Amino acid sequence: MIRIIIAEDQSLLRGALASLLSLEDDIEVVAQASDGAQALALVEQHAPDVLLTDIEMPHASGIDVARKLKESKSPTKVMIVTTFARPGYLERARAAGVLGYVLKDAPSESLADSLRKVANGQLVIEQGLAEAAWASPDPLNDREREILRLAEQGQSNKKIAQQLYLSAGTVRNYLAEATQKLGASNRIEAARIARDNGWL
Amino acid sequence: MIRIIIAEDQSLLRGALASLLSLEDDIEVVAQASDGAQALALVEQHAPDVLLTDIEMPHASGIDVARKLKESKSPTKVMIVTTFARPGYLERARAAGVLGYVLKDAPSESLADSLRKVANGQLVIEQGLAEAAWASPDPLNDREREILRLAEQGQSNKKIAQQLYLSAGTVRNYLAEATQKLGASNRIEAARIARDNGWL
DNA sequence: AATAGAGGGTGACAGATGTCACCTTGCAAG
DNA sequence: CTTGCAAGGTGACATCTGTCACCCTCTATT
Repeated sequence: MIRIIIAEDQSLLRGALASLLSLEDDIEVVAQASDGAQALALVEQHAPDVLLTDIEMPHASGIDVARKLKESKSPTKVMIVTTFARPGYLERARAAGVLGYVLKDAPSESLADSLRKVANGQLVIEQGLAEAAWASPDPLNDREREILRLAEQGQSNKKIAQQLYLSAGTVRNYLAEATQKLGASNRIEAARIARDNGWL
Repeated sequence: MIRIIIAEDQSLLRGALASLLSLEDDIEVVAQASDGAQALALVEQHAPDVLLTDIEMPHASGIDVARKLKESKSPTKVMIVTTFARPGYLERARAAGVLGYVLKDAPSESLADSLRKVANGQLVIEQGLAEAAWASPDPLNDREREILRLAEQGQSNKKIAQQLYLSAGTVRNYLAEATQKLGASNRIEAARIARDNGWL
């Protein structure tokens, strides 16, 4: 019997997955979490075989949860289910010791199989996603990422500078470097590129 | 027996919903579509009682499908299931004759009930969403919307002008009006506001 | 002690963007 | 017919962004 916990912030999908997987004879859904923090707590409490988790959730992302479980040497295996085939996500997931990475685009029939493989210690990466891992790595440093994130919201150099206790000129310089590194022609395009690659 | 078709581009959710709803004694999932065009074709072919559809899908949005069904006086009722509680969406859904509008945040247990009500001709709007309908209406005209959409991608005035066969100055003027109408302080913020409200 | 980097900063300049007032043309309603 | 409005445009000006060269300070390295 494979004991699992499902972490996913959209109740509808979470509930539907739970009932879908409960139909399998060898799978038991022991708990459900709607955010990262809750997922971590429930895993520690129930010590399931597998944690099936989304990436983008409140409080802590699925990758954060995986990293913490790895640090605490938890035996629970982690399988990510996400909408986004972003290289940066996959890369970070691998680093966090995640065993499975499947997309919400995948057929629902294959989910249980993937889950069994992960429970068995096998690595399961969505087809066509493996190459994504070879994609160029995140060229941004922390400052650039942080500033780009604020610029993305439409904040001016001055406002960003105030928030980070920097001068407007420095903000300008960081943004210039970021746009150049990303091959963009302005901050908006830079933000889009970074986000599409999972670097933001 | 309530015969339904499910349209949703994420296979995983689509499959999970199908199996969740198939568990109900009085509901039968007669077909599934992964995009708007397919949904329309399947509805015409099977004439189900209810079409359960996402909004954001390839080819045609769930709202587009609803509008076309209304135009062709199809007896099939439409129920939207979406991630976004955007006033613009809800407004357009109502105009397209949609009977149900629920969020993917809703508990999965309530889905079947909502579906039965819609099949019965009742209006079902997610709680807390009804007020959203009273929110300010889309202040943008077609030109502004179109230009804002391009500006959102990071395109310069000049490039936008070329694409639309306008002068750069005119583009500037439209963007200025849009940002003012939306109470934003620049095009990026304007785009964000418009998108959050479902106006883009 | 010398050097190189990283992080932060400045100043100058070109080009893009935002703000405003005003012009032209075409069409539609009185 | 003329009034009025909508769509598109121009020009002027201020501010913001993007690009670049260069400076300062601290820290780690040799």
